[in-house]
Amino acid sequence: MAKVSLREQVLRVREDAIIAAVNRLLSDKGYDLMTVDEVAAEVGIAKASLYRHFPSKEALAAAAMVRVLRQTLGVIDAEAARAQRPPLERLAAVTRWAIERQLAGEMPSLPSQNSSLRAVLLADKDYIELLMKVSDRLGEWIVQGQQAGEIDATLPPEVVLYTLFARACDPVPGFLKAGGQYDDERIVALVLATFLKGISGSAAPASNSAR
Amino acid sequence: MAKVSLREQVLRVREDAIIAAVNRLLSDKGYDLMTVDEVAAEVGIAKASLYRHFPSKEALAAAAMVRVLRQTLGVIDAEAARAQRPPLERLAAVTRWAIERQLAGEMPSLPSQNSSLRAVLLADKDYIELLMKVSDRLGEWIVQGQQAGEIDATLPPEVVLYTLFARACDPVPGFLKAGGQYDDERIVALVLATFLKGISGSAAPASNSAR
DNA sequence: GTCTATAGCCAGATAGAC
DNA sequence: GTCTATCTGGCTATAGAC
Repeated sequence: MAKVSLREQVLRVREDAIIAAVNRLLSDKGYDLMTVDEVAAEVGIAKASLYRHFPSKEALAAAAMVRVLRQTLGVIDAEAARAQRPPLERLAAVTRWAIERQLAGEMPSLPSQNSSLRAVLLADKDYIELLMKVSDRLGEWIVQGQQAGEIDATLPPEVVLYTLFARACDPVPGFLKAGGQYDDERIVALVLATFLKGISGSAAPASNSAR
Repeated sequence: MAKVSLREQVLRVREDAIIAAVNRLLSDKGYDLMTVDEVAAEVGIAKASLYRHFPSKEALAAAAMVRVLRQTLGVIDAEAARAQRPPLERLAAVTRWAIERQLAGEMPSLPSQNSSLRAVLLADKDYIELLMKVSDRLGEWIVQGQQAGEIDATLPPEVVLYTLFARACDPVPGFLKAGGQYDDERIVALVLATFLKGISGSAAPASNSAR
């Protein structure tokens, strides 16, 4: 089982380098503006060689998403290992990680509309499995937080989950960074605080939500 | 001054139809996936005719953005006309309008990264002027809300403003709609409530924001 | 001012030598 | 498996007839 040929190891390293490059470009320019030529140039190999490893541009993006989901799961596991932590704090830590990562230019984001890309993602077993796993793990904490009164129990758990996911592609940190008035730490604190207060357990202040 | 030739009126109507089509496609597929051929087909004219009205695809997108900013200003004016309304309710009403519009597939959204498009937008006097006007008007209400204690006074007003702007391209309503469990009205209520609570005046519940 | 037809370009994908 | 060179399709933009 542990027998892995040197050849395979080299392959793995190269593919890791490719995915890392895709990750950078994806978070920097987005899927549509990222070109396969750029990916090849960044890795330092020819485009044709790239296509030996991944069959399409969509597959490249999917691999980057799988990677980030794996890392997310790692963060979740680390958080789960810290005993006696209130669920809301665990969720806050994961969210903080996502925001920090986005600010650092290391969070790939995909257009939620590109249909061919969606098709590839939905067909990717690893991606789907990881996405469900992450959702389940976070979902548990959300429900626990609601039972403990830390999270607004009138919000469907999905809404909290999606709101958390959306922090990974929130444009607000980028705007604030572009403004140049705040350092990264402050930006993370502001965005995270707003998110946390938005899902918190107290009753909503504006009852009828102004029509 | 009021003398407008029939010819000009026809031109205006046609250009309105073009911008409306761009608006739909832009909110449906986004800028990169929208093709000029599609716009022409949707309007029912030839592509070359389109280019008689607008010099480039970027200009089409810019025109759509100017239009939506104008409409936003209209909503703001209408809200300002309602006397004795607390500033937070005014802000909530504008935000509600944006979310509803996005859910209806009528809110154009641009990639915040495409450089050539950014250049065209920044060079568009109408666009810049309207954007500043909208920001100023909303900014006033934000500051008033903070003074009245309705909005968290520890948040820089920009943060509140950007958070509000971000509701126009928030993926959460789309996710919830795709889930099929909630009708539009409920989705708007959930997202709006989360936003409002996020900026509300009470102290943040999670003091140290979980590291 | 509208059309048809096409130029020109660029990016994803591939062939074939080594 | 990696390279250079090329194909192919689709897109923005334009020429030129009417």
